[in-house]
Amino acid sequence: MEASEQSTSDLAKQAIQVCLCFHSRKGARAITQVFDRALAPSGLKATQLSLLMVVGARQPIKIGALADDLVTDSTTVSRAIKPLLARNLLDIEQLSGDRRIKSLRLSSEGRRMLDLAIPLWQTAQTQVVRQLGNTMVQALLPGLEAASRLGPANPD
Amino acid sequence: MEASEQSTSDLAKQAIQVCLCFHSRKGARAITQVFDRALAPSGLKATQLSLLMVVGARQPIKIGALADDLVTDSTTVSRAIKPLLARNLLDIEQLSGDRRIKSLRLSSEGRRMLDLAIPLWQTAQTQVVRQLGNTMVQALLPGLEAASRLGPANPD
DNA sequence: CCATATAACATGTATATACATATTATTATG
DNA sequence: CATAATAATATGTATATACATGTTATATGG
Repeated sequence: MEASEQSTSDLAKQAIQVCLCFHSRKGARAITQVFDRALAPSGLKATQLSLLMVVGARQPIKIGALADDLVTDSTTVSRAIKPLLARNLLDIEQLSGDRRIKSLRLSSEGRRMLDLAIPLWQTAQTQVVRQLGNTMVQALLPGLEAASRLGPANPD
Repeated sequence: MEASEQSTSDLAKQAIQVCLCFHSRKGARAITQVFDRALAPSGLKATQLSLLMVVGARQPIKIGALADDLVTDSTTVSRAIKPLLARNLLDIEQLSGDRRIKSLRLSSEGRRMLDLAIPLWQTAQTQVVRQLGNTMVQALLPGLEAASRLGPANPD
């Protein structure tokens, strides 16, 4: 019983149902929307708060190390920090002897902003955890952690 | 034993470790990077292939329905289809009597592109599934599905 | 039927993201 | 030590994403 000769639409249906790229992005969009709305009073986007939190947790941190932590391109970090620098939430400085390297820290305004935003973050986090249930969250976080460690290819 | 009076950095460390927004986005970035690289020969981004697959699975589909399926803003869909329309991978048409509504379909070139891209997609999908392991994938997909159904707030 | 509210889609603006490439500084090599 | 290779960051360009707002068409109330 040959199952081949499938229509393009059937192939698409089967692929989209299991596509980890589609579903991870769709889930991330839905979650981000909840956080963005909760954070609106702070004037921060969810992505910006994440960046501030990582800097706060790891400061002083080099641009490149931040890119690694975020699993993002360093050119993305270069630009992502701009609105935060413009609002004086981050300090950028040459700490090392290597003059190519720039390090980031929370400014005092950045710390104040984090203190203000974290309660809003907690509201969103609690809301999502409650809606998903602890069991699902306990399954989701390790899966996402594992995904974020995906290598460039199959290291056979 | 008062645990309060925590430094901003400590708060940030604790929050970022469990933040569902941060981790969902970071995981989605990592996964998207794998798919984008596998799809490079097709000239499609992973997001564009997802859109083509959803249209292929549900055609003809209205812009608004597509936005709902993608858990994205309809203004995002308005723009996301532009590069695909420019490459003639999608047809857009007024099907219904309501002249506001536009419906999308795969064009014949869109079908050819899907047939060409799905094997590349399968390579990426298989790579990610193999690296994560079936158990993790079976945990991840339902979690992401649940996340994508997050409501606007707590519907108590 | 007309005025108004609402719905569907598009556009303005801002940020997020990545690849190709440029710039500058450091390291390695002959 | 001078030059070539490499590393860290920035910029050009394109797409992804969302909110505020605009446009046009349909629906609704009087």
